Amino acid sequence: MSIRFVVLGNDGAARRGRVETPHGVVETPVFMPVGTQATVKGLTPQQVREAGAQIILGNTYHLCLRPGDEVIAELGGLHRFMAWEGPILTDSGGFQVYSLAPTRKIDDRAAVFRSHIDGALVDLTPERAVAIQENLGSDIAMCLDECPPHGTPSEYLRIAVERTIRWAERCRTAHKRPDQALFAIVQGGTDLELRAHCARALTALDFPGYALGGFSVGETATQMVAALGPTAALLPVDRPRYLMGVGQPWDILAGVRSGIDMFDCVLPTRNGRNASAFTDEGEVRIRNACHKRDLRPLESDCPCYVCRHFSRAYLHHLFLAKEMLGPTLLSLHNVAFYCRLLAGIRQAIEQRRFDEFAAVRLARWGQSS
RNA sequence: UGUCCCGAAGCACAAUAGGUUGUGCAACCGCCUGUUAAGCGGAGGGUUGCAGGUUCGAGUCCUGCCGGGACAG
Repeated sequence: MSIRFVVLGNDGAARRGRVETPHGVVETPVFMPVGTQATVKGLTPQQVREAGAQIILGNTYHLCLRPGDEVIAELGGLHRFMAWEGPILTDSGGFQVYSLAPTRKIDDRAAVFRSHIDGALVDLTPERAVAIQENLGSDIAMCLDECPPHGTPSEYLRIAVERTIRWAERCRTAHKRPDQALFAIVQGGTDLELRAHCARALTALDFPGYALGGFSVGETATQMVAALGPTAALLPVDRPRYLMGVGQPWDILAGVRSGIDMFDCVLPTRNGRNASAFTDEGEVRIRNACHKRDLRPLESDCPCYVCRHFSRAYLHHLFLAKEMLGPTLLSLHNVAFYCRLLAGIRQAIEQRRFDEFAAVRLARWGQSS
């Protein structure tokens, strides 16, 4: 097997673990910054690393369109191409089945898209999704799945789940690369029966890791949290569990409490570019006029480069002046914030004080429950 | 000094033969969950330079003044 996963300790359902990959070790629970187009937007790999990131994401759909997965393979693979030496997980394009819905058609054979770049047809079969990710050379690849939006009628939700299971099997059959792990994705929306069915079927196929997909697609946080624990509990304890696309800091606490090991989300980078900074006191919208003369850093006790060097007033100025350094610095802080949050979570689990750790933070964010 | 043109939101400007003023940007506020997103949305903000007149009704027409500009002397 191309990765090795060990659970180092537990605190309730929360797990403290370690994933060993060909490009390095990942301590879990972990947050993975999103680098869709072979870049964590706005940050150099060195900055991403210094922010505390252990592993980052890339995207099948975006990279196969541009520059092309074969081009990247020819140039030595994704790690070398983007100069990120650590582990990489690539998403399969399954999320684009959801987000590019207006221009796609899905049947058992494939998901067919219109390229958002030039309108060309993109024919994404499970086999092609695997081949692309093998060309990219990521450490962890994801099966192609179908991710229906919240509110999808249960008849169709079942169809999507069955298709996701069949596609997972085809992905596993197609997958050959020995230095890459292929994870399967559990779908089923907020329907616990469907989730259980999907989890059981995928577990029977024996993947090295499992993801929970189809969350944060329009359901309420309460609905999501209610489905997390029961679904995670059905997955093998000796395989990493990855909650895709989630989420807000409090969502991550809920995920960890449910036994999730890996998270990714665009929020720290997207919100950073859009002038919103994550802090222990909640989000700081740095464009707001109240920061015009604010000499404080984003967070007084944050050890990140941004908080050690720049005032809120300066960051405020950068955004009003539309300087590109503003998005960069807020992205840097936000990634560091998420990584520091997960480091705190790991330590809390080791000390068997996760609930206490979570309660303090939820209270600060006004999410106490 | 004379003739002509122009004065409308912080700024730049729209406003059909007179019919209760709009747009962009700025400023202000909010949103963003496996990135089609350095993006999207919302609200505020004007006695239309001043004073008269014509008219049922004037940003719009008439007179005067103030301010800016062009040309001529």
